[in-house]
Amino acid sequence: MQPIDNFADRVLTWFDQHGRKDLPWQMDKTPYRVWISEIMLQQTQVVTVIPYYQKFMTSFPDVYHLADAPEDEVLAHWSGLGYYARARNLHKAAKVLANELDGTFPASLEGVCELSGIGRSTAAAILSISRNEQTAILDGNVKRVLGRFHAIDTWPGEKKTENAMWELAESYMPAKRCGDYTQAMMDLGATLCTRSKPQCLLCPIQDDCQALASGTPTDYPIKKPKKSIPTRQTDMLVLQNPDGKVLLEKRPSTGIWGGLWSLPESQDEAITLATEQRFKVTIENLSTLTEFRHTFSHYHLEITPYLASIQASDEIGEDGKYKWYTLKETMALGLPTPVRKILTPLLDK
DNA sequence: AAGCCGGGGAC
DNA sequence: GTCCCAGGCTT
Repeated sequence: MQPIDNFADRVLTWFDQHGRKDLPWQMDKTPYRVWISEIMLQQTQVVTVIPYYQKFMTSFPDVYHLADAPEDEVLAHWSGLGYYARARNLHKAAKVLANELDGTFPASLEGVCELSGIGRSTAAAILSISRNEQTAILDGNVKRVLGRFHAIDTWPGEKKTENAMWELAESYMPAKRCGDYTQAMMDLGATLCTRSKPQCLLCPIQDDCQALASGTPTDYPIKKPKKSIPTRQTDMLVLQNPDGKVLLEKRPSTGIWGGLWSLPESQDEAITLATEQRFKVTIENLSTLTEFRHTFSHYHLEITPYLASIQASDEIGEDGKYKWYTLKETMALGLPTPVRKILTPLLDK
Protein backbone atom coordinates (compact mmCIF):
# COMPACT_ATOMS: atom_id res chain seq x y z
CA MET A 1 0.00 0.00 0.00
CA GLN A 2 1.62 3.15 -1.22
CA PRO A 3 0.35 6.46 0.16
CA ILE A 4 -0.51 9.09 -2.42
CA ASP A 5 0.40 12.77 -2.54
CA ASN A 6 -2.06 15.59 -1.90
CA PHE A 7 -4.30 13.41 0.25
CA ALA A 8 -4.42 15.84 3.17
CA ASP A 9 -4.74 18.92 0.96
CA ARG A 10 -7.76 17.51 -0.78
CA VAL A 11 -9.37 16.43 2.47
CA LEU A 12 -8.73 19.82 4.08
CA THR A 13 -10.11 21.75 1.11
CA TRP A 14 -13.27 19.65 1.28
CA PHE A 15 -13.46 20.22 5.04
CA ASP A 16 -13.27 23.99 4.62
CA GLN A 17 -16.29 23.90 2.34
CA HIS A 18 -18.40 21.08 3.78
CA GLY A 19 -17.09 20.03 7.19
CA ARG A 20 -18.98 20.43 10.48
CA LYS A 21 -17.68 23.30 12.54
CA ASP A 22 -20.53 24.11 14.91
CA LEU A 23 -20.71 21.05 17.15
CA PRO A 24 -20.72 21.93 20.87
CA TRP A 25 -17.19 20.63 21.46
CA GLN A 26 -15.84 22.61 18.49
CA MET A 27 -16.53 25.96 20.10
CA ASP A 28 -13.79 26.25 22.71
CA LYS A 29 -11.34 23.48 21.88
CA THR A 30 -9.57 23.03 25.20
CA PRO A 31 -8.04 19.62 25.95
CA TYR A 32 -10.67 19.06 28.65
CA ARG A 33 -13.64 19.79 26.40
CA VAL A 34 -12.20 17.75 23.53
CA TRP A 35 -11.43 14.89 25.91
CA ILE A 36 -14.99 14.68 27.25
CA SER A 37 -16.40 14.75 23.73
CA GLU A 38 -14.04 12.03 22.51
CA ILE A 39 -14.94 9.70 25.36
CA MET A 40 -18.68 10.26 24.91
CA LEU A 41 -18.32 9.70 21.19
CA GLN A 42 -16.66 6.31 21.60
CA GLN A 43 -19.11 3.89 20.00
CA THR A 44 -21.82 6.53 20.25
CA GLN A 45 -23.23 8.73 17.53
CA VAL A 46 -23.03 12.52 17.46
CA VAL A 47 -26.79 13.18 17.73
CA THR A 48 -26.99 10.99 20.83
CA VAL A 49 -24.03 12.65 22.51
CA ILE A 50 -24.98 16.32 22.09
CA PRO A 51 -27.52 16.66 24.95
CA TYR A 52 -25.34 14.58 27.28
CA TYR A 53 -22.35 16.74 26.46
CA GLN A 54 -24.22 19.99 27.12
CA LYS A 55 -25.48 18.84 30.49
CA PHE A 56 -22.11 17.36 31.48
CA MET A 57 -20.29 20.59 30.68
CA THR A 58 -22.76 22.65 32.66
CA SER A 59 -22.30 20.45 35.73
CA PHE A 60 -18.56 19.86 35.32
CA PRO A 61 -17.15 22.89 33.49
CA ASP A 62 -13.52 21.94 34.15
CA VAL A 63 -11.35 19.06 35.31
CA TYR A 64 -11.43 20.20 38.94
CA HIS A 65 -15.22 20.17 39.13
CA LEU A 66 -15.17 16.69 37.63
CA ALA A 67 -12.46 15.45 39.98
CA ASP A 68 -14.33 16.77 43.01
CA ALA A 69 -17.70 15.27 42.09
CA PRO A 70 -18.91 12.02 43.70
CA GLU A 71 -18.82 9.04 41.36
CA ASP A 72 -22.58 8.62 41.66
CA GLU A 73 -23.10 12.07 40.22
CA VAL A 74 -20.81 11.39 37.27
CA LEU A 75 -22.63 8.10 36.58
CA ALA A 76 -25.99 9.85 36.81
CA HIS A 77 -24.85 12.13 33.98
CA TRP A 78 -23.90 9.03 32.00
CA SER A 79 -27.17 7.16 32.57
CA GLY A 80 -28.51 6.05 29.19
CA LEU A 81 -25.23 6.50 27.30
CA GLY A 82 -23.94 2.99 27.95
CA TYR A 83 -20.39 1.69 28.39
CA TYR A 84 -20.36 2.94 31.97
CA ALA A 85 -16.69 2.08 32.44
CA ARG A 86 -16.09 5.15 30.28
CA ALA A 87 -17.57 7.34 33.02
CA ARG A 88 -15.62 5.66 35.81
CA ASN A 89 -12.37 5.90 33.85
CA LEU A 90 -13.12 9.52 33.03
CA HIS A 91 -13.58 10.28 36.72
CA LYS A 92 -10.42 8.41 37.65
CA ALA A 93 -8.38 10.26 35.04
CA ALA A 94 -9.83 13.59 36.18
CA LYS A 95 -8.55 12.92 39.70
CA VAL A 96 -5.07 12.14 38.37
CA LEU A 97 -5.10 15.29 36.23
CA ALA A 98 -6.30 17.49 39.06
CA ASN A 99 -4.21 16.03 41.86
CA GLU A 100 -0.97 14.96 40.19
CA LEU A 101 -0.68 16.81 36.89
CA ASP A 102 -1.65 20.31 37.91
CA GLY A 103 -4.82 20.05 35.84
CA THR A 104 -2.85 19.94 32.60
CA PHE A 105 -2.76 17.18 30.01
CA PRO A 106 0.68 15.63 29.32
CA ALA A 107 2.52 16.97 26.27
CA SER A 108 3.30 13.61 24.69
CA LEU A 109 1.05 11.02 23.10
CA GLU A 110 2.44 8.35 25.42
CA GLY A 111 1.78 10.51 28.44
CA VAL A 112 -1.84 11.10 27.51
CA CYS A 113 -2.29 7.38 26.81
CA GLU A 114 -1.45 6.59 30.43
CA LEU A 115 -4.69 8.21 31.61
CA SER A 116 -7.51 5.75 32.25
CA GLY A 117 -9.84 5.25 29.32
CA ILE A 118 -7.60 7.00 26.79
CA GLY A 119 -5.98 4.89 24.08
CA ARG A 120 -3.77 5.85 21.16
CA SER A 121 -6.56 7.15 18.93
CA THR A 122 -8.34 9.18 21.59
CA ALA A 123 -5.03 10.63 22.80
CA ALA A 124 -4.15 11.63 19.25
CA ALA A 125 -7.54 13.25 18.77
CA ILE A 126 -7.15 15.30 21.94
CA LEU A 127 -3.64 16.49 21.10
CA SER A 128 -4.28 17.25 17.44
CA ILE A 129 -7.59 19.03 17.93
CA SER A 130 -6.79 21.00 21.07
CA ARG A 131 -3.06 21.68 20.51
CA ASN A 132 -2.58 21.14 16.80
CA GLU A 133 -0.04 18.38 17.43
CA GLN A 134 0.90 16.10 14.54
CA THR A 135 -0.72 12.97 15.97
CA ALA A 136 -2.89 10.75 13.77
CA ILE A 137 -6.09 9.05 14.84
CA LEU A 138 -7.41 5.67 13.72
CA ASP A 139 -11.07 5.38 14.66
CA GLY A 140 -13.95 3.69 12.89
CA ASN A 141 -14.27 6.55 10.41
CA VAL A 142 -10.62 6.56 9.43
CA LYS A 143 -10.55 2.77 9.17
CA ARG A 144 -13.46 2.93 6.77
CA VAL A 145 -11.96 5.73 4.65
CA LEU A 146 -8.53 4.11 4.45
CA GLY A 147 -9.96 0.61 4.03
CA ARG A 148 -11.89 1.80 1.01
CA PHE A 149 -9.32 4.16 -0.42
CA HIS A 150 -6.76 1.37 -0.60
CA ALA A 151 -9.30 -1.46 -1.02
CA ILE A 152 -7.72 -3.29 1.90
CA ASP A 153 -9.06 -6.84 1.71
CA THR A 154 -8.16 -8.11 5.18
CA TRP A 155 -10.21 -7.56 8.33
CA PRO A 156 -9.23 -4.46 10.42
CA GLY A 157 -9.68 -6.58 13.55
CA GLU A 158 -6.46 -8.37 12.68
CA LYS A 159 -3.39 -6.84 14.25
CA LYS A 160 -1.48 -6.86 11.00
CA THR A 161 -4.21 -4.96 9.15
CA GLU A 162 -4.57 -2.49 11.97
CA ASN A 163 -0.84 -1.83 11.99
CA ALA A 164 -0.87 -1.17 8.28
CA MET A 165 -3.74 1.26 8.75
CA TRP A 166 -1.90 3.11 11.51
CA GLU A 167 1.03 3.51 9.18
CA LEU A 168 -1.17 4.96 6.45
CA ALA A 169 -2.97 7.22 8.92
CA GLU A 170 0.36 8.65 10.10
CA SER A 171 1.69 9.07 6.60
CA TYR A 172 -1.30 11.19 5.61
CA MET A 173 -1.30 13.41 8.70
CA PRO A 174 -0.02 16.84 7.52
CA ALA A 175 2.45 19.00 9.42
CA LYS A 176 0.06 21.95 9.49
CA ARG A 177 -3.65 22.22 10.34
CA CYS A 178 -3.40 18.95 12.27
CA GLY A 179 -6.56 19.55 14.26
CA ASP A 180 -8.60 20.43 11.20
CA TYR A 181 -7.28 17.35 9.45
CA THR A 182 -8.35 15.09 12.32
CA GLN A 183 -11.79 16.66 12.30
CA ALA A 184 -11.91 16.44 8.51
CA MET A 185 -11.23 12.71 8.48
CA MET A 186 -13.96 12.12 11.03
CA ASP A 187 -16.39 14.22 9.02
CA LEU A 188 -15.48 12.49 5.78
CA GLY A 189 -16.22 9.12 7.35
CA ALA A 190 -19.35 10.30 9.13
CA THR A 191 -21.01 12.26 6.33
CA LEU A 192 -19.69 10.99 2.97
CA CYS A 193 -17.83 7.73 3.35
CA THR A 194 -20.63 6.18 5.39
CA ARG A 195 -21.14 2.50 6.12
CA SER A 196 -23.97 2.18 3.62
CA LYS A 197 -24.72 4.45 0.65
CA PRO A 198 -21.44 6.38 0.55
CA GLN A 199 -21.66 9.57 -1.51
CA CYS A 200 -18.61 8.86 -3.62
CA LEU A 201 -19.44 11.48 -6.25
CA LEU A 202 -19.00 14.21 -3.65
CA CYS A 203 -15.78 12.78 -2.23
CA PRO A 204 -12.59 14.83 -2.56
CA ILE A 205 -10.44 11.70 -3.02
CA GLN A 206 -12.71 9.74 -5.36
CA ASP A 207 -10.17 9.89 -8.22
CA ASP A 208 -7.75 7.60 -6.45
CA CYS A 209 -10.17 5.50 -4.40
CA GLN A 210 -9.59 1.84 -5.17
CA ALA A 211 -12.87 0.70 -3.61
CA LEU A 212 -14.79 3.03 -5.90
CA ALA A 213 -12.73 1.78 -8.81
CA SER A 214 -13.71 -1.76 -7.92
CA GLY A 215 -17.36 -0.85 -8.45
CA THR A 216 -18.50 -2.02 -5.00
CA PRO A 217 -17.10 0.42 -2.44
CA THR A 218 -19.27 -0.92 0.39
CA ASP A 219 -17.42 -4.23 0.19
CA TYR A 220 -14.71 -2.41 2.16
CA PRO A 221 -13.60 -2.58 4.85
CA ILE A 222 -14.10 -6.32 5.24
CA LYS A 223 -16.95 -7.13 7.62
CA LYS A 224 -16.29 -8.90 10.85
CA PRO A 225 -17.36 -12.56 10.77
CA LYS A 226 -20.71 -12.52 12.62
CA LYS A 227 -21.88 -14.97 15.21
CA SER A 228 -25.19 -15.49 16.94
CA ILE A 229 -25.63 -14.14 20.45
CA PRO A 230 -27.22 -16.01 23.35
CA THR A 231 -30.44 -15.13 25.19
CA ARG A 232 -30.45 -14.86 28.97
CA GLN A 233 -33.32 -14.39 31.39
CA THR A 234 -33.74 -12.44 34.59
CA ASP A 235 -36.49 -11.42 37.00
CA MET A 236 -36.47 -7.90 38.42
CA LEU A 237 -38.43 -6.84 41.46
CA VAL A 238 -39.93 -3.44 42.15
CA LEU A 239 -40.36 -3.77 45.89
CA GLN A 240 -42.21 -1.00 47.72
CA ASN A 241 -42.36 -0.29 51.44
CA PRO A 242 -45.38 1.21 53.23
CA ASP A 243 -44.10 4.70 52.31
CA GLY A 244 -44.26 3.77 48.64
CA LYS A 245 -40.48 3.88 48.31
CA VAL A 246 -38.64 1.43 46.03
CA LEU A 247 -35.70 -0.77 47.02
CA LEU A 248 -32.67 -0.31 44.76
CA GLU A 249 -29.49 -2.35 44.67
CA LYS A 250 -26.06 -0.95 43.83
CA ARG A 251 -24.32 -2.99 41.12
CA PRO A 252 -20.69 -4.05 41.56
CA SER A 253 -18.27 -1.62 39.93
CA THR A 254 -17.18 -4.17 37.35
CA GLY A 255 -19.33 -6.03 34.87
CA ILE A 256 -22.60 -5.11 33.26
CA TRP A 257 -24.09 -1.78 34.41
CA GLY A 258 -21.11 -1.34 36.73
CA GLY A 259 -21.71 1.06 39.60
CA LEU A 260 -25.30 1.82 38.63
CA TRP A 261 -28.38 1.56 40.84
CA SER A 262 -30.59 -1.29 39.68
CA LEU A 263 -33.47 -3.49 40.88
CA PRO A 264 -33.02 -6.72 42.89
CA GLU A 265 -32.63 -9.58 40.41
CA SER A 266 -32.77 -13.34 40.30
CA GLN A 267 -31.99 -15.73 37.45
CA ASP A 268 -32.44 -19.13 39.03
CA GLU A 269 -35.17 -19.06 41.69
CA ALA A 270 -38.31 -17.00 42.17
CA ILE A 271 -37.31 -13.41 42.82
CA THR A 272 -39.88 -13.09 45.61
CA LEU A 273 -38.59 -16.17 47.43
CA ALA A 274 -34.99 -15.03 47.01
CA THR A 275 -35.86 -11.61 48.40
CA GLU A 276 -37.85 -12.98 51.34
CA GLN A 277 -34.96 -15.22 52.32
CA ARG A 278 -32.33 -12.53 51.86
CA PHE A 279 -34.07 -10.00 54.07
CA LYS A 280 -36.24 -12.23 56.30
CA VAL A 281 -39.43 -10.44 55.27
CA THR A 282 -42.83 -11.37 53.85
CA ILE A 283 -43.83 -10.13 50.41
CA GLU A 284 -47.42 -9.37 49.46
CA ASN A 285 -49.50 -7.72 46.72
CA LEU A 286 -47.45 -9.46 44.04
CA SER A 287 -48.23 -8.69 40.40
CA THR A 288 -46.36 -9.40 37.19
CA LEU A 289 -45.59 -6.47 34.92
CA THR A 290 -45.14 -6.76 31.18
CA GLU A 291 -42.19 -8.90 30.18
CA PHE A 292 -39.81 -7.39 27.61
CA ARG A 293 -36.54 -7.96 25.84
CA HIS A 294 -33.39 -5.84 26.06
CA THR A 295 -30.59 -6.46 23.60
CA PHE A 296 -26.89 -5.88 24.23
CA SER A 297 -24.16 -6.20 21.64
CA HIS A 298 -23.28 -9.63 23.03
CA TYR A 299 -26.56 -11.11 24.33
CA HIS A 300 -30.32 -10.70 24.57
CA LEU A 301 -31.83 -10.32 28.02
CA GLU A 302 -35.44 -11.37 28.67
CA ILE A 303 -36.68 -9.38 31.65
CA THR A 304 -39.73 -10.25 33.72
CA PRO A 305 -40.50 -7.35 36.07
CA TYR A 306 -42.56 -7.88 39.22
CA LEU A 307 -44.29 -5.35 41.44
CA ALA A 308 -44.81 -6.12 45.13
CA SER A 309 -44.67 -4.66 48.61
CA ILE A 310 -43.32 -5.81 51.95
CA GLN A 311 -45.61 -6.53 54.84
CA ALA A 312 -46.23 -3.38 56.91
CA SER A 313 -44.64 -4.88 60.01
CA ASP A 314 -41.43 -5.85 58.18
CA GLU A 315 -38.38 -3.70 57.61
CA ILE A 316 -35.35 -3.73 55.32
CA GLY A 317 -32.50 -1.56 56.55
CA GLU A 318 -30.26 0.45 54.22
CA ASP A 319 -26.55 -0.09 53.70
CA GLY A 320 -24.04 0.64 50.93
CA LYS A 321 -25.67 -1.88 48.66
CA TYR A 322 -29.40 -1.41 49.30
CA LYS A 323 -31.28 1.86 49.56
CA TRP A 324 -34.92 3.02 49.49
CA TYR A 325 -35.82 5.75 47.04
CA THR A 326 -39.06 7.46 46.11
CA LEU A 327 -39.98 6.86 42.50
CA LYS A 328 -39.32 10.51 41.78
CA GLU A 329 -35.82 10.28 43.28
CA THR A 330 -34.91 7.25 41.18
CA MET A 331 -35.28 9.26 37.99
CA ALA A 332 -32.24 11.38 38.88
CA LEU A 333 -29.99 8.36 39.51
CA GLY A 334 -27.66 6.47 37.24
CA LEU A 335 -30.05 3.72 36.16
CA PRO A 336 -29.67 1.06 33.46
CA THR A 337 -32.07 1.78 30.60
CA PRO A 338 -34.32 -1.27 31.22
CA VAL A 339 -34.74 -0.28 34.87
CA ARG A 340 -35.69 3.24 33.85
CA LYS A 341 -38.15 1.68 31.43
CA ILE A 342 -39.77 -0.33 34.24
CA LEU A 343 -39.94 2.53 36.76
CA THR A 344 -41.07 5.38 34.53
CA PRO A 345 -44.69 4.16 34.02
CA LEU A 346 -45.04 3.66 37.79
CA LEU A 347 -44.41 7.36 38.43
CA ASP A 348 -47.98 8.41 37.61
CA LYS A 349 -49.78 5.71 39.54
C1' DA B 1 -6.59 -12.69 19.43
C1' DA B 2 -10.90 -12.68 21.46
C1' DG B 3 -14.32 -11.30 24.79
C1' DC B 4 -16.50 -7.71 27.38
C1' DC B 5 -18.96 -3.48 27.80
C1' DG B 6 -24.79 -0.16 26.30
C1' DG B 7 -27.61 2.12 23.80
C1' DG B 8 -29.63 3.79 19.80
C1' DG B 9 -29.82 5.17 14.87
C1' DA B 10 -30.05 3.47 10.17
C1' DC B 11 -31.84 0.09 7.31
C1' DG C 1 -34.93 -8.12 13.20
C1' DT C 2 -29.28 -6.84 11.84
C1' DC C 3 -25.31 -3.93 11.69
C1' DC C 4 -22.26 -0.96 13.76
C1' DC C 5 -20.92 3.48 15.63
C1' DA C 6 -15.39 9.59 17.26
C1' DG C 7 -12.54 2.40 21.48
C1' DG C 8 -10.39 0.76 25.44
C1' DC C 9 -9.65 -2.74 28.87
C1' DT C 10 -9.08 -7.46 30.35
C1' DT C 11 -7.87 -12.12 29.85
